[in-house]
Amino acid sequence: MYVEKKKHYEARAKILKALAHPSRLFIVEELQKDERCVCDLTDMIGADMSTVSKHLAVLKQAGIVTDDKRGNQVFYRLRVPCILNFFGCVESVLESQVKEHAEALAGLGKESF
Amino acid sequence: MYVEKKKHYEARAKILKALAHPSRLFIVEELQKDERCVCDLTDMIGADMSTVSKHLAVLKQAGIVTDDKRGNQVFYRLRVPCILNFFGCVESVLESQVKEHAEALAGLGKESF
DNA sequence: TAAGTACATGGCTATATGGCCATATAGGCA
DNA sequence: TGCCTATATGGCCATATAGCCATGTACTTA
Repeated sequence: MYVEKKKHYEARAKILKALAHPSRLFIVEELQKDERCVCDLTDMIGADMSTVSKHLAVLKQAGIVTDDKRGNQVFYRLRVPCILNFFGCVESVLESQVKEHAEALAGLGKESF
Repeated sequence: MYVEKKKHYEARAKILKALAHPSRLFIVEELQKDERCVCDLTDMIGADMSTVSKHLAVLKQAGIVTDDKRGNQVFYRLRVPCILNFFGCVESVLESQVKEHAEALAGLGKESF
């Protein structure tokens, strides 16, 4: 039953929620390449630094990234290397939507004449 | 740059957001086993049927499930089979948190005497 | 047709989120 | 020390979300 495993699902939902924002997805993809400081990410995203800093705090608190202060700057990197695989599935949801849409259009063509 | 790919990230974030709720994760895991009607899911989750119905609408609109009305009931099933793999990574985030915590405790033990 | 079952939707409230600006904190350098 | 840069935090507002209850819709069965 659900109630027994509720904690289980809540923990997982928290992580997904932390990922579920366009800017945070961008950050994760960037960090896949290499670590980045807040200023770099801020430039790339084009939002207020305070906003980016909060996004990073969300990712950090979810256990997705760690930070590392060096001098003046704070560098963030992924704590877990697998996030990429992770997106294979998201992609396939998107692809199946495209496919279905194409089929719907094809079907439309067939039926309309 | 981020701006150019913003649509891209928004589409993916939408899917993750749809998954980022304990009840919806539960639903997805249930549907991995087999299709389910709304009433079954409602019983299992123990919330109002209207609430469950709305969760299903969220999953459907994100392209994660489809529905199939048969007689009186509506059966939902996954549109994309891979969601399970998908969670391998979420798990590893959780595991790395546990591990780190354990290490922190071990370190604490070492340093405190 | 009438009544019952299974869902969906609208309305409402409480709470969370994202964004900016303003301000605080911390390190580097003169 | 004092100023500059990089980052974090608090305050605030607009919007989104989750939940329930009440109601609407569609199918079934009598």
